[in-house]
Amino acid sequence: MAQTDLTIDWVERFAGLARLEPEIKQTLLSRSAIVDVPKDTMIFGPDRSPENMLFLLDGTVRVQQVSETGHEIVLYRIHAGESCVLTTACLLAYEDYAAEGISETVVKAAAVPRDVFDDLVARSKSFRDFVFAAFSKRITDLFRMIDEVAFQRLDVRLADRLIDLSEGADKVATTHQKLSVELGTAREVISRQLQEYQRRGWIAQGRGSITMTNRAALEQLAGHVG
Amino acid sequence: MAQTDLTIDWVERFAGLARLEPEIKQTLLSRSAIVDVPKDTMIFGPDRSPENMLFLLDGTVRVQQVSETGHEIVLYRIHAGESCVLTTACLLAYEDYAAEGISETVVKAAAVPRDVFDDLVARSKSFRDFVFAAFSKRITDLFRMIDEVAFQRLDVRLADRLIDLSEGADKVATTHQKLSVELGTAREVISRQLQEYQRRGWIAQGRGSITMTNRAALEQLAGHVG
DNA sequence: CCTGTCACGGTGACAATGTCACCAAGGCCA
DNA sequence: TGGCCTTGGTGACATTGTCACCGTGACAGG
Repeated sequence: MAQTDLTIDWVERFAGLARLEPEIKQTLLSRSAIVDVPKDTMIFGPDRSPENMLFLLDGTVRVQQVSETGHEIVLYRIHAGESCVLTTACLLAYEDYAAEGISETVVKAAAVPRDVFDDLVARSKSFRDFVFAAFSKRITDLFRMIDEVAFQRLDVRLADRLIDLSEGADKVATTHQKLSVELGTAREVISRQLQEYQRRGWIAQGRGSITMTNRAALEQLAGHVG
Repeated sequence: MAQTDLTIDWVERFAGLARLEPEIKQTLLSRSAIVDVPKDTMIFGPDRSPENMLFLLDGTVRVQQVSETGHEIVLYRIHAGESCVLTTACLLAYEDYAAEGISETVVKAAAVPRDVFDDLVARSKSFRDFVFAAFSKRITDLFRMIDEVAFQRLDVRLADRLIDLSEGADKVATTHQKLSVELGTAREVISRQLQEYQRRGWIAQGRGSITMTNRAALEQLAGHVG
């Protein structure tokens, strides 16, 4: 199949950027660099401060946090068509930081240096709106996250996450360990819960994989009312 | 004692704004309005979208979230000398939202209309830096919050919160119910934990108040290593 | 002064989740 | 083949959340 070149006129691929003034688009295109990142690379982290703001053209980046206690939890993901505003801006301005961004796939992104970013914010109202909207979305996501961690039952959260991770497929390739990091809990807890799903006939388990045999039941539990 | 008028040249009271270009300061001062808010007023919330960005001159604002399940949790507080950038910007750009800001005391603030805010962001690099630094601080706080809710023991979190709320005094005027909202847990859990503190001789309880009789022990539990 | 009402806090039983220690099987490689 | 690591299972126990219910103090209105 013919693969579209993602790097040509990539600005058009971002919903919030389509209405930028032509000269702003031009600045973005001419003063950014296309970068390719291998899978499982730490893109930013405590000791790896980013000098660029990234616009993701392809792939996904997982942002997670490592606690002092050694516990880990996934905070959110950045998908193609989204930008790293939040985490980047954080790191630009602030130091002590426990979050890290890791490429989950091969990633292609447009890198905008911070001085260019600042210049664009100053010059374009549309760009400012894009930036603040991106911040806003992330922050509401974080609020939702806090709510879930504090108040949602684990069986509901796990069902929800399984459906998310499946991306429509029936089979999810992951381990109990990884799922426990997704939800910020312990592997044993995940194992127990998955056994319960299995007992009910909702899933089948293999080593390193989970097959959904009753997606509807999981969706109902997760509150995906349809 | 002679009370300084907070409303004259209030910009100087914000650490991050002191270095603003003079004409920017002037815009801030001339195009903002000083507002007074009574105690226990909802300043922003799901059905009360703010049209202004607030710079807090005096008092504190508590930002909390009400979950669909009816549970509540305190997200953070805005103190004098801080601004509402985060929540405001969110609400400006985004709709569905469960967080609300409530004045915990009488509050005096400078209100900057959103078009003035946008204009300042465009014109002043210092102001941009201030805004992004404020975002950044809030977001790292939220990350810390997620970490605590997910991984910290309740006895540690409660001790920490008690010390915070005491503001140096020995007596904290609050109820078990309010403390449970602070931590996003249930009143019974708070009651049990406070009884344990009491049993150890760390606190004494009255109706609607807690007196710390061994602050050092609480600080040690909270990890306030000194 | 009485009395109803409400906020505040206490309690016990039980469910859900987290922690710990340990085990077993599969896969990989020297 | 034998080690070694990853993955997952298990039981005992601690911590936290939920539910139902009770007693007491504060306070307003009669």
